[in-house]
Amino acid sequence: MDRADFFEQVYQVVRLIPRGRVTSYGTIAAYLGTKGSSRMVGYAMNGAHTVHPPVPAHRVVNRQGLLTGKHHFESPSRMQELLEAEGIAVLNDQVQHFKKLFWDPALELDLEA
DNA sequence: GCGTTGACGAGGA
DNA sequence: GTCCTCGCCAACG
Repeated sequence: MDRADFFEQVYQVVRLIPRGRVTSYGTIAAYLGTKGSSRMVGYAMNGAHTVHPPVPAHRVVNRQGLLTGKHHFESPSRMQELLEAEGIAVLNDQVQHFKKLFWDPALELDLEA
């Protein structure tokens, strides 16, 4: 990735998240090398619904497994519905078995090549 | 041009 | 263990 914008890189990683898995903003940020700019990842998701192909932003939660960004979806309950549709249990805006469903790009992709 | 906000996270008390 | 503070960088008012 030479010239890819930070936003676009975020979208790219999010699209790689397998179905039924979740990750956190900070993890994505760290993967992109901008660990400190975890906020920018969340902000980038702000335009997730404007890019193509669409970004599964519902698979991205904060490091606590909380659906902090659900209010940015079409409907506050939309995010939870999408997650449950993938087999992810969500209770009180929190992903159950978060640690187990956690998906780390640097770990799963393991691109050392 | 300046101050505030924000889909976060880590570190210190 | 919880609570508070700082950093990060872009967008918005």
